[in-house]
Amino acid sequence: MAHGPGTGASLADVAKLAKVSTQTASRVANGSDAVRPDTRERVLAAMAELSYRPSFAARSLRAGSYHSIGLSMSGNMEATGRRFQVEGLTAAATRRRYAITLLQLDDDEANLSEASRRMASLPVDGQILYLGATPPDFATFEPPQALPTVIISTQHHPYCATISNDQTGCSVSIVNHFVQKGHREIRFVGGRRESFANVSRQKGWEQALRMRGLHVVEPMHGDWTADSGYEIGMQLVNDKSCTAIYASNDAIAVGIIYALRDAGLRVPQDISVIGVDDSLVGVIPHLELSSYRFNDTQVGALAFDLATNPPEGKKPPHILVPGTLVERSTVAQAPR
Amino acid sequence: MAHGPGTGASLADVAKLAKVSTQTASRVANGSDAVRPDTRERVLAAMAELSYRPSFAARSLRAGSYHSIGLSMSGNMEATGRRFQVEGLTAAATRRRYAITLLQLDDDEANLSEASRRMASLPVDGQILYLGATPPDFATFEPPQALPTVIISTQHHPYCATISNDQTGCSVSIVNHFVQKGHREIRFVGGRRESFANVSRQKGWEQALRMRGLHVVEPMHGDWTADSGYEIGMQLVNDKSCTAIYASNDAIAVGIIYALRDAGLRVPQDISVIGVDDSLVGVIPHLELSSYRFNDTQVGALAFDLATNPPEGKKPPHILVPGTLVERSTVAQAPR
DNA sequence: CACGCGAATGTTAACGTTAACATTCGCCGT
DNA sequence: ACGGCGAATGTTAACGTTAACATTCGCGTG
Repeated sequence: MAHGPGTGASLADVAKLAKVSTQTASRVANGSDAVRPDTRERVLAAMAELSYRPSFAARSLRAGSYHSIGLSMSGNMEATGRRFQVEGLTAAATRRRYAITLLQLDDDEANLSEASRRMASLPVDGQILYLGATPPDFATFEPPQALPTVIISTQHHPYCATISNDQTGCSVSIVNHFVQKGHREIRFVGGRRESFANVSRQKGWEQALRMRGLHVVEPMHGDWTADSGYEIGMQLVNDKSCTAIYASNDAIAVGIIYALRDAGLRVPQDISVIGVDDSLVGVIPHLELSSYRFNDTQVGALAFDLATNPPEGKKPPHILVPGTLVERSTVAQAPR
Repeated sequence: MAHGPGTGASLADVAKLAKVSTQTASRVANGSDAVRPDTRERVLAAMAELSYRPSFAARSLRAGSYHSIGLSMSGNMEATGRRFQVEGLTAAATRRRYAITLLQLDDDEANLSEASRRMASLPVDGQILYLGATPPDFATFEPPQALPTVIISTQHHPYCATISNDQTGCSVSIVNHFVQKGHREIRFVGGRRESFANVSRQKGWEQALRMRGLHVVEPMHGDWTADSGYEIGMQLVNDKSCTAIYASNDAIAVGIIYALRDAGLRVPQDISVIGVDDSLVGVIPHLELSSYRFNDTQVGALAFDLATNPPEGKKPPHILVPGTLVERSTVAQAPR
């Protein structure tokens, strides 16, 4: 069935049926109290009769705003944390009765300019760009001045507000935690080398160690899976001085722990291990993995705020949202 | 800064600056080829100068359609499979250059009528309702006739298209698989009793067993976690006749497997185990869990199709999307 | 009973765009 | 030079809503 113009009843139709002016019908539609109860009834009846649906287009044409924020994404929502950020965003939007307009970009058109161009013709009052890694035009992109724009990115941008999880803070917290427990030989086990998250975690780890004058050992890298962690764990068994391992995600941490235990070492008594993402709660029997949990919900919520209330200043803000270290049972005092 | 009416340049402004009519400006904006190249240049320059942004409101007011589908959700996107369904939906939308308008409902207003009422005043040509479990007004809900509506639900609805994963099919596939491998004593281990997914999986399992005249043993229930699975696994050790276990999710399956192994049984040689959701790939070292994987992406994509091309017939369709059984290494031929 | 006054309702215009139709322009052939 | 013709551009009206202003209604008062 058609949904073009002329389909569906307009306020004028309702008004005619109820024998009032369109303005009165409009007042009823908007819950104004300046309408006599019997008139209101007549109008409501007419609306029901015609199954009237207000025209968003006409309303926002008059109002000049949409009460909606755009979100451009590329890649999959599966990526760790992503769904929570989306959730934080929609939750914040809900609170303020905003809708979210979601635009998915194919990977081959996943750049900021294209996303922005597409979003500009949609009913949004602001936009959030959340593309994979670092889009090719990150440096050259200029946000449209008619549309407040926020990029979810760890890097900061000359003209555009940016926000993301604090990857460096993650490394710093973890190293601090280990140090507080008396550890001095703290290894890092990365995920895929090319991954941005991985790179910044490794950098943060190295910095934190150097700042304390601790020994930096060239890290090993897995592919984010538990099996790759297991292999690496088997090699770490020979690294006698190591007492603490910082794994770049939880699966690798789990793999390492299983390997160490299979080799006769005790976790955490002999070696402490910590993961990142806190993604495996309830999934591994009898294993309570200490992990660093990002505050993805907060990232989403703040992105929403930035998009709806763009800060006035000259320099665009660059916000890093800290997470929390969740202490469970895989970190202990360093052995003597 | 304001974004009300009067903010931002309109086609009229562009036209004035470029010394053409608004119609010509409109033609340029829409890429019509009936414009002389030099004129086009002038107009484009004016657009850039004024950082013109087309008014979605005005366009769709004329066009009478929005090229967008609404999605109402309540609860969290974290729930297994949900994000994939959303992803399938947005992917399908992308292919057809549709946007998705996302509306999150607070849990206390999560009913179909409220969702539909809110969505009706947003810029959408159709809506998909994806609320938790079974909303209170499921039976009484009448979809607005001005807005094609699809409900993601395992139950079917008298006036409204519905679609969901085929929970029964999941049980049937799993039982079939076990039977083919020669198993006859097939236990079911559920998650939380009240969960709808759990109930329908259990029902399907029982039906499938009865149809074959197989022995039905009252199932045990965990709370979806691996630890609860472990406990149950320890009890199942004493169930000498049992050779196959159908766990209602992967975490429980993993817990069971660990318990059985700790008790000296071999999986799959002595007992076969299968999970549901296929959610733990790469997460458990040296464990390749056979599992049933729902086709969530397809559910999302079909929901989109139903919303954009509502079928004409009298009876609304009720679509169950089958998944696939992923054979890995936790199911073997039944022991003699 | 006319007057006044606030409450209820009506009228007009405008938001920005584009389809449909109307006009003008530039150029070719004779 | 002139008619003719297609290409380029312009004019008008309409999409549905609501703010602002205008009018009418009903009722109590002097």
